[in-house]
Amino acid sequence: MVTRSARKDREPAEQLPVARVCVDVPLAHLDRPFDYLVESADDQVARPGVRVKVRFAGQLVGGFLLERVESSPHTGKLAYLEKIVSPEQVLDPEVARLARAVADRYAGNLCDVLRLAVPPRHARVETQAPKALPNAADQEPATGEDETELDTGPEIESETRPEAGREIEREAGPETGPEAEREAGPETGPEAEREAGPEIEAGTEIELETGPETEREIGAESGSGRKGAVEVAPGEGWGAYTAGAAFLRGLSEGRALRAVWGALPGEDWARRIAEAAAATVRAGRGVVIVVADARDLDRMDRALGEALGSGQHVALNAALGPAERYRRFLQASRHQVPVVVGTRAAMWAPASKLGLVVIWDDGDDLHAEPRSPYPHAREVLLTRAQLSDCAALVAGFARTGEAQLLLETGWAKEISAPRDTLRLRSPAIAPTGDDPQLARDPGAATARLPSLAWQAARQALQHDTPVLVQVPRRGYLPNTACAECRTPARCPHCSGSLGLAGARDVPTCHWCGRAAAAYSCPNCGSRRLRASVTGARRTAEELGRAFPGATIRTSGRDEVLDHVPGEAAVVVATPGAEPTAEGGYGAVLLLDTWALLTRADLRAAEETMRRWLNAAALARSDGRVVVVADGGLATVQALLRWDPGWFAARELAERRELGFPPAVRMASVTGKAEAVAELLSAAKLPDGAELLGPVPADDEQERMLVRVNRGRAAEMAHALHEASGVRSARKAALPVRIEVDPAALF
DNA sequence: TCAATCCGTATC
DNA sequence: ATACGGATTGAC
Repeated sequence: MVTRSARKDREPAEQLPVARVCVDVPLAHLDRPFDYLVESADDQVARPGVRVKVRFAGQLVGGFLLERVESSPHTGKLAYLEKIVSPEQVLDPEVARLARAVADRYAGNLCDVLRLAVPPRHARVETQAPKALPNAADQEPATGEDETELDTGPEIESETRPEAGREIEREAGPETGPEAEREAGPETGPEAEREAGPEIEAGTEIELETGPETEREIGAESGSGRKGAVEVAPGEGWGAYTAGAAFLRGLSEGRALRAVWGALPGEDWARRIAEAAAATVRAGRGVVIVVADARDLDRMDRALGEALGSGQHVALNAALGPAERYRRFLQASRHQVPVVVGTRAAMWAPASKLGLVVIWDDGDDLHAEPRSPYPHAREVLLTRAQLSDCAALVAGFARTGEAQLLLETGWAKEISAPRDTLRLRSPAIAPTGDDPQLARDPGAATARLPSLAWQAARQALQHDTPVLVQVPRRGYLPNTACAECRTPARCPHCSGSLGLAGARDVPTCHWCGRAAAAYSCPNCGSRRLRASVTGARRTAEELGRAFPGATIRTSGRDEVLDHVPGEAAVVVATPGAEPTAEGGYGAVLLLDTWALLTRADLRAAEETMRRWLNAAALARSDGRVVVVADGGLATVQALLRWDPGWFAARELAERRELGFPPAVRMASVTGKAEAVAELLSAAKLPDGAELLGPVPADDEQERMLVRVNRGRAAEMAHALHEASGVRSARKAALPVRIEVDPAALF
């Protein structure tokens, strides 16, 4: 114990003797930096971003050194930093700013967010891993032969109209978004949030033309042979999309373009994203890509290897052990690679001169972090793009309400394919019509497979192509819908969904608890309701029996297949576990759709659409997709036309009407009744905040929802955080869980 | 009048 | 958790 035994002899550093530290204490009232003195011996290592140990209220706690300053406003005596854990600057200043903004948005603590953002240290790895080259980050990225060949085919005059690049900058550049101010002080509380991240005033919605108009806005093909310019062949790759080539060009010029990309069916999306990454790297900037699961990550990882060559990217996988995880994190942190790809946690990856953030399939619920303060990868990445003034790409086959909002407010621009391209690339998609439960085919071995589906599958098998059968998993919440027209039953008062506790019960709102005795369907006027839980258990094997002699494969929770060969086989998969097929599926069958469409979830329709599109996208362009549902339903219509944009606009409009996110901001407060009441009474909620509930939750707890318009979102989060600060300062024993943008609303 | 003790609150 | 300050108590 030689180190600090000579306590009396400690002298503060000459320059910037004060260190501002975020202590690892998850109490809301302590969510601010604390100042410590830096001992002169530590002067060189006590740099921003290092892990430290400090004495805090008598205890030794961990923390991050946020910054070095000349003096402290603290009137009392400052303690010294007890220890610099390591000189490794694991908390990048850009990430620190982001973390603060995210903590504010989600009414959470900075230290909680930092626990998500910075992986646990692994001392051995730190010393073993190669040290950073002084300028590894700034090296000129490789160009030429080992880059993806974007310029395929002969020189053809681009089809995108040659409008000035200036136009793009004005329209899509960050300076004209609803948040014109780029300097969003991350610690300035409520005001900051409206600027950081795509917080958009409800009143500022701008109608934008889609389709050809967008082309003029982002679409700009200069045609110049400028150095670093990206050439994209028309009709291929990004060239198949209106504004696609221009987006890529913008990235290669280092511009902060923001786009929502709807991928064509059959698209090699990972390759497209890898090309976008390569273009950004060419501009000398870094890239962060987030995908939902390990399968998508593998695919993205391979695509990046092909597009960038070796040593240009690192994959951060949740499944990695602590050592490997930290090793790869350090590669990013030390700026040894310009591109980072990974699942959720990769959204925090440090990058040198961040140029682009990408999220693939942002509707996947795996993008929602389950640990406090429950941030969503899309929101984190968009906030990051906003704060760091870099490009953003929100991508998927489907489009979420949130992505639609980005387009409607003008924060981002649309990248999608023109209708004729879509027609060429789409499989034939057809509904079986009417109630799936009743659609039975005498020729099929199981009575549950409608004939159209069965025929499409048979045909595909005869052509020696695989068939994908998507079957949702069971276990959705009991809920009600109109017995006549199947419109989900909603509470007339607050638009929560109506549930039936028992068969003879009066339908009761899942949100506000009000009974809706006089309920009648707003669509058809019927007063009869039916429970919409699915009773039928249908295993994959059972379904496979419809095709005697065919090879049956399953892919689901227990065992997920990555890829199947391009030969006759029936592949039964649950949503999200669909393997890709060599050359694409000859037929894709979407079954048990009733269960999906009537789920007691605000996002039921959106989620259904997403699952269908993700499965249908795996079909060959000359293949067939059969959805076992009524073709009159809007969700089905959107699928048939492959129009996720239309669907998302419709969804968003409906949510505006009902007062649902993302048209409004909601937060849930869950805990014992008295604790919830205590917190809410302490919260100085903004004007116009609505309280919904209480509704019972698990474990004798209850849940309240707070609803405000988007312009008040930051104030609401601030108020809730402050209120939990009052409680934590009082050592309130009963825990309360605050969730902004709760994953499930009821 | 002063020390011992209790309680609430801040934690640098 | 622990440390500290202010209030309270009780003995001289």
